[in-house]
Amino acid sequence: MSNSNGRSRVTIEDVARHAGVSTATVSRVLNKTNNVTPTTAKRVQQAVDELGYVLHTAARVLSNNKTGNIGMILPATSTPFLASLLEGVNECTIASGYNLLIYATTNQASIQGGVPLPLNEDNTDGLLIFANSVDDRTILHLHQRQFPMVLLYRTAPGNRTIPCVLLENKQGAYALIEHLIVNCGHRRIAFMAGPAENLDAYWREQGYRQALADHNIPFDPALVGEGAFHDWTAKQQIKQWVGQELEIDAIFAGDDTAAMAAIMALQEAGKRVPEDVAVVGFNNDTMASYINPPLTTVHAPTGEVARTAARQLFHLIRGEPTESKILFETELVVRRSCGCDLAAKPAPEANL
Amino acid sequence: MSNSNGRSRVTIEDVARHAGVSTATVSRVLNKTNNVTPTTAKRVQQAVDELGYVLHTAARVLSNNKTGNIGMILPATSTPFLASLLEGVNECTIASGYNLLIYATTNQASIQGGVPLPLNEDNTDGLLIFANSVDDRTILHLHQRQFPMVLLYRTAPGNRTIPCVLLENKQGAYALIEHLIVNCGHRRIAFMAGPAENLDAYWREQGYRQALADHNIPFDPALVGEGAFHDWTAKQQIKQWVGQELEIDAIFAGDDTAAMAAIMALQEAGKRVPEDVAVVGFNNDTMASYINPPLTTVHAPTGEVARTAARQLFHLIRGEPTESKILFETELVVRRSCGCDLAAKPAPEANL
DNA sequence: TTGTAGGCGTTATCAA
DNA sequence: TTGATAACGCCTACAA
Repeated sequence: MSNSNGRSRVTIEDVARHAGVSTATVSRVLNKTNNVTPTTAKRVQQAVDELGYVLHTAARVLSNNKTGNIGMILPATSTPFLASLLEGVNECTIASGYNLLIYATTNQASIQGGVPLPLNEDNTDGLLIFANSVDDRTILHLHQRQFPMVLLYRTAPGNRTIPCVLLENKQGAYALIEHLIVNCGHRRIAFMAGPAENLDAYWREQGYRQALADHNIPFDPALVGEGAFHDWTAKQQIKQWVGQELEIDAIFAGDDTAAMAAIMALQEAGKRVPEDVAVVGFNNDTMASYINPPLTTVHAPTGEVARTAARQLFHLIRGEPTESKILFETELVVRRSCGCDLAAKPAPEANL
Repeated sequence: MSNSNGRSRVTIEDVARHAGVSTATVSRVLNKTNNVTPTTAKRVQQAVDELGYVLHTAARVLSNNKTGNIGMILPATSTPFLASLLEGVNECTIASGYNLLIYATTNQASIQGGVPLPLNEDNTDGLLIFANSVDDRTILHLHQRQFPMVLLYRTAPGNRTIPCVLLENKQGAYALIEHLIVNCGHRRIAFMAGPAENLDAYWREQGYRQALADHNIPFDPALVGEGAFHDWTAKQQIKQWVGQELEIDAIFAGDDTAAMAAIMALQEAGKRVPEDVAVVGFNNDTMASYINPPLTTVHAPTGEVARTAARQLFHLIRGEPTESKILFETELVVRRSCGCDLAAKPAPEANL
């Protein structure tokens, strides 16, 4: 026990005593917040090292409300997509001299009856909130306390002005489906829906429906299944469709994770992709070009979304102005899984 | 502003006033720590809800040293392996009524000059430390303060008794290489080393060398490259080997992440796996059986490791006895990427 | 069963 | 440039 009071922790007071200065001075040295003679500073630093003093974060927060951390809340599923997202955020966080703390929820996280989110204003200076990983009430509560937050892939509840960064989903999905119809000649196109209440999922479905409608293909509820942006779920859905011997030309899996799982499940079931069934995804994850067949998908600038969101958060924390809504474009990426290179060239009469 | 003091936060004192009781009573209700009349309890709970009171975690920690969180520190690379690990930990954490906070380091994390790890005794009740994501000095410091910690895939520094959970790497790697030699007929077997100072990587290499030695295959330094348990690194290494036109029968990639990346890189370079080069991994990640060709590897019970480590940590936190070292067996899993089904049956003379 | 009051370790304000 | 001291919000003896 290297301190002098009865307790076990080395406090700022121990350091002060050891260095023959006041706690205020120690604090100033630690935080480089004020002018301190180099001599005293050195003495203090030495005392810190000798005693093995470590700042008590909670105490600082209590007096200060500064933690040097930002937090990110996301669902506890691990996909390449979320990995890219985290990578982007982490990169930006480090560059800003902050630390990134992550809390992965199984359901929607919320503040309840006085019990706070595990990541909150007491241990972070701001929060990045992914899609619907935190419920509206909690977001509202935090916002009302003016806690810095940036929303990813969702808009603010209750029409509040909380910065959010979003994807152009509908347009991307539309282009994708149109490609399937026009360039690949598919008509019976199935859709695997994303998680319920997921905004991206909703708009991708809208894009899908719109494209069908614009090309006079009737919407068939039997062709809508569940992918949930999740490999296991997607596989189950494929098994079900295969079991039903449903006639399907192509599958829009909702995202790349589901698409890759779908391809595997299809291949396991003895189907060829894209010869028997085409499969397309959304996101353009790193793996998308490596699998067999390479995946036709819609490019979403995930890393850019992440970095942008993080940057917005740091602006917010520093009290600088922010944009309340940032929308990222998406773009069709044609590879082999859609089967368009198998398709007959557009029939001549189409050009008449 | 819904409280009565000048500040912006609703405190326990506000709740107390609102409910017409003392702060102590409110605290007792919040923590279910003592007998409180149901009537008062109800009144307090109502006040909490009406005022939108949320516990100030930092304040509680300061007075209490209890957070309800555990932390996990790991490297900021996202692999299926780490994903499985996190999944196991998270599962166990939730079951125990705790929350899991994650800090992903880019290098080794450490306490320096009074600045604590972002995850520490002030915001967690215990820490799970992956391999060498935290430096020895810091671990020692925490341990000396008797902070609950469990080490994954590494042993305790300085011969301290910190619980750790480990893998039987050498034996697994040995079995794998022996299979390559004896059953697949490979002789020029390359090895992609894992991250420096990684214990798993070290022992896998020992298993590799031992197996070669026991089968009279001279160790060739030219056949040792870098995989780093990392896809990009593995791809680079493959490119280099392919460029050198090195003669290689088989590659032990160090882990499955590197093995899958290696297979992709090989295929991109026009090599057939396993016909031209066999590739094997280590871990038996979920994807291992899905890729093409299915991966021969060594099964490591990653989820079990994770759950065990988490359980140990909770024992530690509750002051219950723990085992200081838990070692998990590994087991060879033969699939197609090793090419043993292509190999001639063992030559008759081998059986003489 | 409930209330009072002291302490947890840090920072910030004010004075010196 | 430095020091004394009052917060910060909560918990827990101890007392009632």
